[in-house]
Amino acid sequence: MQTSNIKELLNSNGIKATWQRVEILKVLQSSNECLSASQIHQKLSAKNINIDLATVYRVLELFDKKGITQKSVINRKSFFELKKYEHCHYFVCIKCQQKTNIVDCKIDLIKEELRKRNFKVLSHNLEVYGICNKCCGGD
Amino acid sequence: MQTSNIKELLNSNGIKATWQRVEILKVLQSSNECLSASQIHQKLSAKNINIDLATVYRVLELFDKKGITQKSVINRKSFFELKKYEHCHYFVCIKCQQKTNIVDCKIDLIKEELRKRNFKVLSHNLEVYGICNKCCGGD
DNA sequence: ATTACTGCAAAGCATTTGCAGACTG
DNA sequence: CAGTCTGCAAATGCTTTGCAGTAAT
Repeated sequence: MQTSNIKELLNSNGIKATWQRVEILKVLQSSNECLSASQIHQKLSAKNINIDLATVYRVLELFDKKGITQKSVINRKSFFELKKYEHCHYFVCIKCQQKTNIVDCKIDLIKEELRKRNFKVLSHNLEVYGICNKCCGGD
Repeated sequence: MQTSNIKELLNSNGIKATWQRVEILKVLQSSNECLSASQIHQKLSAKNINIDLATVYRVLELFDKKGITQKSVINRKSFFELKKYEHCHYFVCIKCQQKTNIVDCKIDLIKEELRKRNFKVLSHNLEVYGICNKCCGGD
């Protein structure tokens, strides 16, 4: 995606398009997995783009609040990715650390249970740990 | 429960019964909710029992490894409680911070899905945030 | 005596914050 | 110009670790 389109995307979400935000969004768009703030910071550094880590955190928090990214907390660390149509969480392999999507986390069933008790669910986080199919076989 | 019984409980789990471990276990037994390391530390202090916070962390880690406690990570903090028969997680009210059990987290359905794909689930964590029944009504 | 356990202090790590200067409209 | 955003540095909060002294078998 072109920088100009990215700027429009930001503006349409009520976000002022500073070059830092544009670059961070580019990194998110070019990644097919969720990234932590420091991973994003590293990817930027690799492109010789220097943005302070604190700025990366602030921008990601903004993106999240505006709904253009979705955050997952895994092992106490935040990971961000562009918000997709499907809601998702991750299975994390304790051997190779690879993350695999869990699309259906059954939260609707839990929500329904809680709604009956008059609890209103606003957000949730699910982490599943184990051994992935690749690491299951050999090793 | 008497101290002697607590010692037996520890020994039967292969844990040497130091007085610090006995006291920490007493706190866990007398609580009807999950506690963080620092909450346990505070409760001990209130009884004029001084155990270093680092020791509390080490003991809780040991209890967890030996399976006498179960840990929940909520907002990046660890909370411990004695392991119960029912598996559980928490709904946390974002207004009053109160935690409420979610007994059935539907992990078996997720496990089944993953097993079909040859992933082995070893552990998981679920956090659900929202507004509890008390805070929903009035406020 | 050997091994395990604790207290103390310091370090670690992800994240947040205060502030002054830079940028943007 | 007024308000926002950024870089820098320092602080935060929870947790972990190194080490030397203590306790227990």
